Amino acid sequence: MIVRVMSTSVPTPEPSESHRKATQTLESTGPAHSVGFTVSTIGHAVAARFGEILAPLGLEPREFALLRTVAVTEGQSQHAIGERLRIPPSRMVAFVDALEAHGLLERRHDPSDRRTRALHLTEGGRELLDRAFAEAVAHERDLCAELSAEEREQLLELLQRVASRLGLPPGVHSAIGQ
Amino acid sequence: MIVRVMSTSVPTPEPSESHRKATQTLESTGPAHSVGFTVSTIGHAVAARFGEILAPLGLEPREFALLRTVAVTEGQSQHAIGERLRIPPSRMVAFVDALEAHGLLERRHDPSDRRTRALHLTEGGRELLDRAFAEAVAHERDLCAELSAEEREQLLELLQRVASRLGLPPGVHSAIGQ
DNA sequence: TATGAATTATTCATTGACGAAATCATCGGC
DNA sequence: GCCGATGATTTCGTCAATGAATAATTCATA
Repeated sequence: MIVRVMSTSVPTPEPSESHRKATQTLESTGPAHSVGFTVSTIGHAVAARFGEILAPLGLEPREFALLRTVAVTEGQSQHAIGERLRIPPSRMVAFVDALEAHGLLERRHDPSDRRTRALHLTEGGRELLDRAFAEAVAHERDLCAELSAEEREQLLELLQRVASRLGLPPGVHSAIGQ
Repeated sequence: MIVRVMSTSVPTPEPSESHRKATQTLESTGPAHSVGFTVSTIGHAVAARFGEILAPLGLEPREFALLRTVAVTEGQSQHAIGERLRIPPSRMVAFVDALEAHGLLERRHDPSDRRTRALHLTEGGRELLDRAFAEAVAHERDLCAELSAEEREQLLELLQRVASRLGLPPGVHSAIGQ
């Protein structure tokens, strides 16, 4: 499939043996045999589907992430949470505005530092987060339907080794700040 | 970490046993133990890094994909290639404009149907694609640096089983049309 | 305690991407 | 030759992201 690309156009300085081999692998098998390609396509599709799953709840994936973070760090300042999720301040405003408008969380004035707004879940926010969390668990189970428990663990372990090459901060989704 | 979220807020109707177990898994281990979360974070990070790798060549990932597709289907109409990559017509125009402006491909009139524009790589386009392809291969090797050949194959196989749950068209990146 | 620098949240203007619909040229059937 | 269909392009409205300015408050320190 890609053979033609490479075979017709590999430039005159001949590549190293290992390079040639790796290239040939991709040549003969197409993008489906690239870990980078596969993981990024699947990752995008997973995120898209999760977005569809969350849509009926009126949540976007990143709002879910924000809500979840507020839940586990109850009372932190807007700034601190933005820092943690790598969301710039001016965008935090809009996100929190939206969630507050839907009655899911609230800004509270901190008496000791009246510049900051401490974020707290409302009862409704907690309930919605629970429902969304249940959806996420169901989604996870669906994704892994064709894997045994051991295979799932193994997949996670292999993915972690790929992740280690990318220097990803644990627990924070890389897409949330962009 | 997430324990508090669920333990404080799981609503009174108690969930099923299997639900409880799956939920507890995510609770106790955090998002890092979710295949969905992990694969989408890594996928995003991989795509972002690939973008950085391609940037010095003046290419974006989706332009790389477009160029590659033109290379393997040389002479196809703009419409056909857009269909294949699920890129709507009005966006194809802009993409092809940009690549044509950089002298990487050219529109040719088809004498038998003068509505269509057949896309062809230029010499420069072919050379740049080769260089980009070499970068992609190097990127792939870097990502898999901590995997043996067998582990890499196994990772791909496990990912394919996840992909099968998503109904992904083979060989086309799911992000390209959005 | 007064002053200025730093911090937090917010607003505003700009930019750019995206998609939908209108437009233009051309083809094929009748 | 006419008309609907098709491919390519243009135009335009919408929306999100970005970064710079603004306002309120705190902190350091003289």
